[in-house]
Amino acid sequence: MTSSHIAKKQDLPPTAWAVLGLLSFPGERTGYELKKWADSSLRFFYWSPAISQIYAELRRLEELGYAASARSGPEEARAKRRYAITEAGREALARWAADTAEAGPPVLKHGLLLRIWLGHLSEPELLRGMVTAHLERTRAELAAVREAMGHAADVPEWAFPALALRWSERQHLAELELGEALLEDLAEAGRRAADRSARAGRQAAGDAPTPG
Amino acid sequence: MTSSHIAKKQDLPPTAWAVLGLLSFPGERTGYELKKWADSSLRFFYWSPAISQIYAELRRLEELGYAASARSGPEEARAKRRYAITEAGREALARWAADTAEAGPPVLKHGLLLRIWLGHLSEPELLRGMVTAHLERTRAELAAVREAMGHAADVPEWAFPALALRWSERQHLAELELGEALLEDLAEAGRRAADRSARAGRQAAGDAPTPG
DNA sequence: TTGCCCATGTAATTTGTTACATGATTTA
DNA sequence: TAAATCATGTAACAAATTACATGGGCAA
Repeated sequence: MTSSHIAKKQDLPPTAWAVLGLLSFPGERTGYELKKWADSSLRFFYWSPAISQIYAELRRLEELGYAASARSGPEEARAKRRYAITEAGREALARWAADTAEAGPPVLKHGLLLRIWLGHLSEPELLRGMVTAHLERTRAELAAVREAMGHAADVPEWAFPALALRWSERQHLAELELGEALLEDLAEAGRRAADRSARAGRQAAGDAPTPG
Repeated sequence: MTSSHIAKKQDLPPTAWAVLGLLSFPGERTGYELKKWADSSLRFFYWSPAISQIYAELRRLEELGYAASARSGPEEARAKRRYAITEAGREALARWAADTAEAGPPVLKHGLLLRIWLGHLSEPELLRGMVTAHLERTRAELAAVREAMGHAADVPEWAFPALALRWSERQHLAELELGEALLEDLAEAGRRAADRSARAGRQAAGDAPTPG
């Protein structure tokens, strides 16, 4: 354990702040609980780290004095480690959250769009199938967002998480509209491609144009 | 160099496929050109890898026989390495693109939303400022998308990239609407918080409720 | 009694970034 | 002629995942 292993208080990775953020809401939590919460809420607008990484970040946050853990004593049958944010942690998190320069543009990794972009490699029907499957999945995600909204009751403490979920709900509705529009664009592109090849065929064969 | 270092043809990381995808369009390109193209187009719906990673992926793709490179000979003053996709590469890419199971849900990492979610740590005006800054940036991004659309002319070969960019354009328009709605929600939440504290203050002081 | 959920952690590996080094060509 | 851009690459590091190991409690 050399000095080079001691983490700097500045510029922690966003994941560390996200985990600390989970702890900034009232109550103490285990790493396992944090993971479940991230899966059911944070992941809609940010992302849910692997459980092993959550444990790693919790250790780092504790080392920095931003979180404190208590191993449940013998009164509880099962040994759990519950974490709570410290005053220093809350201050550091607030400073980070207020730093406008820190918040870069949103990052989107959209596997479906990558495949549409590579559409010249696939059959048109396959592309349409991928879009409809995406719409199906998005509808399921939307239901999950609404489910999460139900859990976040109308308590002042949870007002901001509720706001983030409302944003996510609208975001998923927008994603559905984008998918529908894409489906139309795909159909339109297909018609144009058919036109082109038909014209090319007629020219090659010297056919007369078909009416209508 | 043991056998364990030989990459498997199956399950390459998405980034490798994205780079191979860049090569799947007509023409040979250098790593540097790929990076520029990714920055100006791919990044809107997927993401732009670091230049060093692009070079690394190109080496891997060549090792797998999915890409072939030719060092520009003495006819060109400057030594460049131009890459082209191979038939095997095109087939593998098509197989990957057609694999529906491979395409997971889109991943979004939205720094602004993370901060809204942590709104209890910030001043309301700071939050509103972050949202308006985000709207500003999104408008600039939208302009960049449209700029890219201009470059992708109405040539059949580029029909699918053009489709992806049209999706991105709409996506950014949706992002603007989401930001506006968020701003309104923020204002509404502020009014409700003010109401609450006013009522609490009256109750504490024993004031009569104000009419209206 | 089998299997699932709770719960924590380690180890190996992969993925990806930043910093650095180098040098030619173009543009102001 | 200075600065920006083109162009390629290495090395060090950080971030993050998967696989593995372990074991208690609970329900079908």
